[in-house]
Amino acid sequence: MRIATWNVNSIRQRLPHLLAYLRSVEPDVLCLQELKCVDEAFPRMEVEAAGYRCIVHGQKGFNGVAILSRKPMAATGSGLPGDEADIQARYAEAVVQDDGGPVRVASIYLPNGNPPDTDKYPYKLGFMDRLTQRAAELVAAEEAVVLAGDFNVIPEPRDVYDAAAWTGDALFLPETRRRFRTLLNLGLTDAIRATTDAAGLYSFWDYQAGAWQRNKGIRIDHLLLSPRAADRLRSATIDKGVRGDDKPSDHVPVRIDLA
DNA sequence: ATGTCGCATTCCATGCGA
Repeated sequence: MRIATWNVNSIRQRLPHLLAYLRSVEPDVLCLQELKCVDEAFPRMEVEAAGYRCIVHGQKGFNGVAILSRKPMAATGSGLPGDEADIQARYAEAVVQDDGGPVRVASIYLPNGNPPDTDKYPYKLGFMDRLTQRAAELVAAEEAVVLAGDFNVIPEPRDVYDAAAWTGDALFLPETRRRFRTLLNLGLTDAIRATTDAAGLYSFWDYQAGAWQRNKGIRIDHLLLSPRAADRLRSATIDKGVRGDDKPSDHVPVRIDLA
């Protein structure tokens, strides 16, 4: 079973890229972030014509997440529990049926949090606390769970081209990374880190200042696996090449194969 | 290089978010 995640930075701008990815990589499940459109504007017909069911949690202008699946899928909730006042569309969850057993998949667009001296940063930390609470429930249920998405977290110095340049950024602050470790300490496995210790594996390159050409990237898109899912992990891959396409997203897909 | 995108609106120019 192949599960991928991709922050597309506007689904309407990236529809040709998305359809090409579905054709060439053939993921069973694809989690999308930053749709930047309302539900009604999501290109559902085109995606269904490619063979995928869609769960869409959109929002006008910003945010927005979706889960696409070519296997049977049941929605289990949109919006991250724990804060009734949070109206930002950053979380969708579903259970996908697979021959290897059902897998619960979440598509996550974790808040950026910059600048850290504004209320954006405590919102990010609160979101991470709520995500940890939700993940704890799912791990306790001993399900196969894959938390996939743009976490806006650089876990370690080896995940950034120049750690010093990111000191003080909300993606790399100690409090951010501490909470990410708390999440992992529930027993979750970072799929890429289960397969390689290599430095310099990135999933995002800024549009500005020739970041792609200079390989000034960061690794912030992750797939975190519960023990039941980690036991089925066969490989993890970053589809770096699409960053070189015409009119690309600033993020590339990351994917895993599960038995 | 403060270097790019994509969205929205007071709409063809600017502010915001990233």
